[in-house]
Amino acid sequence: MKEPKIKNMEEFAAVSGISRPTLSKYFNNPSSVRRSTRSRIEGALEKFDYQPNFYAMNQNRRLTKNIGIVIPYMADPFFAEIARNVENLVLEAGYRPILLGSHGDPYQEIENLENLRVIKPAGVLLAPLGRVSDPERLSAFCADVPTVLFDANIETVGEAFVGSDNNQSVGIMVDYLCETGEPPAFFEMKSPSNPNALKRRSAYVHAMNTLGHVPHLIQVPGEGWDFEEIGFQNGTRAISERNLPSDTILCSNDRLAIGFLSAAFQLGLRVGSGPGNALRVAGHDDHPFSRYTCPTLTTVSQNYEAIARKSAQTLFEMIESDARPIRRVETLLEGKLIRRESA
Amino acid sequence: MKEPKIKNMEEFAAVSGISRPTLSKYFNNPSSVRRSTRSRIEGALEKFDYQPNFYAMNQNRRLTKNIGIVIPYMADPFFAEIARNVENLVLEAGYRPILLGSHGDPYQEIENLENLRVIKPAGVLLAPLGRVSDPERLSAFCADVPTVLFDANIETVGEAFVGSDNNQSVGIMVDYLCETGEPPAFFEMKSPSNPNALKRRSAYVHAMNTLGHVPHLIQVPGEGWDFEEIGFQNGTRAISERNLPSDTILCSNDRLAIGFLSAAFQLGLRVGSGPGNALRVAGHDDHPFSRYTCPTLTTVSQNYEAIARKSAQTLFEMIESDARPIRRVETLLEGKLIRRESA
DNA sequence: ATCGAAATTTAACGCGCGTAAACTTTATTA
DNA sequence: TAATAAAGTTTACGCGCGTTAAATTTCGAT
Repeated sequence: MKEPKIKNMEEFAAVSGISRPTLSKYFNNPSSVRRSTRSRIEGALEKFDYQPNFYAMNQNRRLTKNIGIVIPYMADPFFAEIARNVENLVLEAGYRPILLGSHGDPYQEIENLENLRVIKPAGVLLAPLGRVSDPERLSAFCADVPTVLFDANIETVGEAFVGSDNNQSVGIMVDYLCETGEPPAFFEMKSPSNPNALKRRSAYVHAMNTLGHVPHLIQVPGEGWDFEEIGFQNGTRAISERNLPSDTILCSNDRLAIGFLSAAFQLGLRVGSGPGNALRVAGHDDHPFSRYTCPTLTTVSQNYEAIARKSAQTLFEMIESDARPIRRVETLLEGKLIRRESA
Repeated sequence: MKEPKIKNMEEFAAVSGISRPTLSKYFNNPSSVRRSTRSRIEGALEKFDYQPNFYAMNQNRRLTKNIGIVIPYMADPFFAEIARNVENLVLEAGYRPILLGSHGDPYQEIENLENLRVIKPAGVLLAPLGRVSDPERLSAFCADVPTVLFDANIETVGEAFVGSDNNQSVGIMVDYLCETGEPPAFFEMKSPSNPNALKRRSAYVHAMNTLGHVPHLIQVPGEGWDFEEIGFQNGTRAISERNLPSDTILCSNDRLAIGFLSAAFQLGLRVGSGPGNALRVAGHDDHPFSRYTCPTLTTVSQNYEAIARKSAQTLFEMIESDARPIRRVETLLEGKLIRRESA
């Protein structure tokens, strides 16, 4: 359909009858030219097969249209989902998303940022690994490139943070569990790599104290991102040693809960909220798989979509105003209780 | 530590005492210069902070060092895992991976390829959506860019294909199930989007016939990539209507099986291989979550690592020899039976 | 019809690096 | 040690587009 292939902007200027600088302006920002010329250009674009050379285009631009998205773990459907949301928003806003996963490795995280640096991105949306991240090198990067953190907060890094309000989300879960049964014990990793885990721990303690209950932390060993396995191994141990301080277990996240549920099942424990059940188990995050666990997992959903939207929007504003915020802003979004069968 | 920031290759040539064309050669391929000069350059690189401009570098190169990786669904841990393997291999080979997910959408798939085209990649590793893919547009892309398909085969697309041998993998599973209990019925989507599903269907039929059993296909409706939900909904229906033709169900993939297991659990059916179980369920793929289902899922593992390695290697050979293979080569890798508790 | 602001055109330079050709230096072999 | 190949240096041009400044056109409002 589109007959002739045009090799550069000069040539496209010739066939379209528009001067090259105007074309350059158009490709940089279509709405920066007069409506009539815009439609002439777009008419020509229909007839002729031309795309500006990506490399030549970005070479002299002070700011590219690229936006880096870095997430800690691509194989975790939770992050994959949130990344998908962010990606779409970036595209819609006319930028070019570049998605990078850190595979749970702080070295890879820095590597990702260094790789982004060479493509001179307009900005970066970063969900950091957390405790294991190298805050100095992260900060060094953020000094050069406008960066918005999401999901996991590192106070000293980036111009803004968007995440969920663990105090609120853990709070409603503790409230719910206490209302409907025994006060929960909190099942978590002893030294979690994710800062949210620490927030959730203290949110749990606080909520329990508020309700006049004694908090019980079940802190299990384990490093890395294989949460299901950690939940499974330590769940198996805790259950078979019969040293659970409560019949209600609130797990620090859904992936731990998935492992814990698997352990309970294998040990023949009935999990659920009704009578005849030995245990109640709840999670946190509304992981895509949490609706298919046995029993289905009661959890609290993070608002993926809102987190994605708010963080993208914050970054766009920074880029378009070409100004960093005076002080670092943190936005915390509320979670929603998802009642299922496990608690 | 690295004191002065060098702004271009000219300047780096000055401070390093190496001529610019030689530097250019080095950055294009470090082993193309003499060992002694290479170490001089790398010595200077330690002292001075210089990276070639990504855009200027690629502008005039006939072939960039970029390799596109396109997978159908980023939020599926199976693909995320295989993508991670491929990514690492691409990096190790000195190329720059660019990972793109198609979100189950054929339009997005084409979009991804078009986006890759503008960055002039040296090659592309493509796991296509399958039946819903647009084969003509895919082929059009492959005509311009060396492309190796993996996971899902479309016979008319790409120079090579690497995937798993569904005949073999389904075969060993059917053999195993028949040896240890009732011959299985095959649970699958009626019109699956993935070509592997069709291969598995016929592999099942063939294996059953070979063993002298009557094959039973349970073909359920449903479109898209929400396999767990489809498995759950239709599993619930099939079980509660009591029209399962066998007490052994072989699911076309693990994600369907995960949904099916969830349905069985909710309906109070005991699943497993031992006595006292009403049902046996098996899957296919060794999905990362299949070890945490209730009960754990008996399945057949695809050799992620081998598929990644073989497809990457095939592409590298094409790129480095600058030649397309005479005829399309297909490599099928064997799966391994993973015995767990569900069957 | 007139005027001024806004948009476009013309002309020209620069970006950082790829690449080619001719020449010079270094390493290898006899 | 001389001959020869291999590697590096000099010089110079080109890639495709960003960008600027001055000249010109277009457009809406008077």
